[in-house]
Amino acid sequence: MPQLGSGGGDDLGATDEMLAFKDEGEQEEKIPENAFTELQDPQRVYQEKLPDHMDDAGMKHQDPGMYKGSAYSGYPFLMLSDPYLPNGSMSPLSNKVPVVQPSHGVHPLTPLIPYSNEHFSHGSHSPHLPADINQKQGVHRPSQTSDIPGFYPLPPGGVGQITPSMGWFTHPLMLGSGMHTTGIPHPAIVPHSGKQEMEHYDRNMKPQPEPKREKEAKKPTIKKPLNAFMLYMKEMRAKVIAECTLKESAAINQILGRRWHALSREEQAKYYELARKERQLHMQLYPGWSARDNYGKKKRRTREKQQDSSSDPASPKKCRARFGLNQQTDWCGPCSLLSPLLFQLIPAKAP
DNA sequence: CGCCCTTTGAAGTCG
DNA sequence: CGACTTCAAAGGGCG
Repeated sequence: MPQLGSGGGDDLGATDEMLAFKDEGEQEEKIPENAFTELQDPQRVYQEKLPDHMDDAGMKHQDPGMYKGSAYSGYPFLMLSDPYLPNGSMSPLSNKVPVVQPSHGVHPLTPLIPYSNEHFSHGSHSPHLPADINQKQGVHRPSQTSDIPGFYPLPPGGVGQITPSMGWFTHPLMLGSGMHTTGIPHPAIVPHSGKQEMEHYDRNMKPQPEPKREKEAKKPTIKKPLNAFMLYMKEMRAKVIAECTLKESAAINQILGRRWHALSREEQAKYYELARKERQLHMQLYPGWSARDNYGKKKRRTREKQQDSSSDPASPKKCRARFGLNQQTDWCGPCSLLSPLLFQLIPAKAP
């Protein structure tokens, strides 16, 4: 469920205000002028959001009739067909991308596909949804659609029992190194150490030292399903790059973050819904998988950072605590503006 | 070569 | 249960 309960939903406004404030203060300078001009109007942001939208997007709420005949109805079929097939949306374009994913706009697990206007717009045009995306990705969309709820209610037994039409799915434990049982690399499965291991699948199929290859084959990494914002980023990144002539992802992501907030609730809801389906499919594909499985990669590094900041009396964390500010949403002026020494001179908020 | 940066959201962990 | 942490993507930058 999108985090509108704690920081979203009705709270979103407050959070967003803080973000907007933060944006104006801390982040603008990093974004090139041409990229930022379009984002100058914080007032226009956040106004359209409705407090109830999150229920629609969340996992808890699933109204069987909700998307009937709507934009989303074809999704499961999409998931089951082309994305993993040679003629499907698996992009041959990206040799560089470590994950076996198309590099532009489409998350193979998702066939973002559904991002076609037809799927999303209720007939209206959405500027964020390139009309040619399906064609570009070679995504096949069936003429007949089925509703999600009929497809997704998870059978207790897991993947093997999903439905006859999902029969080609197999338990993830049977999958080796990103290979689906069909022999097709699966986007969510990545050789453990990422980029380099994808060499196993390159066109030359360079032989790897046997022990290493064997070892890694036993430890494929199943990636987290993408959340709504990640899906949005994937789709819009290329557009932003084209518009802003930017390439640096950090700057682009800042822009995308602002644009995300500028989206109407309806537009965001599309991505929340897709993300929800993404998670559901992921759950079906990898019943036993947990995000915890991928924990630890950056853990040590982050902890070291924290230790550094914990020794810093003016760390944002401590600062917020000291002044009774919310750790997640409140911008911390004192620690941002003052030196550690000066910071210490400020009396803490009375308990 | 590999980590950092930067964004939001989901999910995990911890007190 | 709330607060906090980690990881998803991306690719230029940088040590």
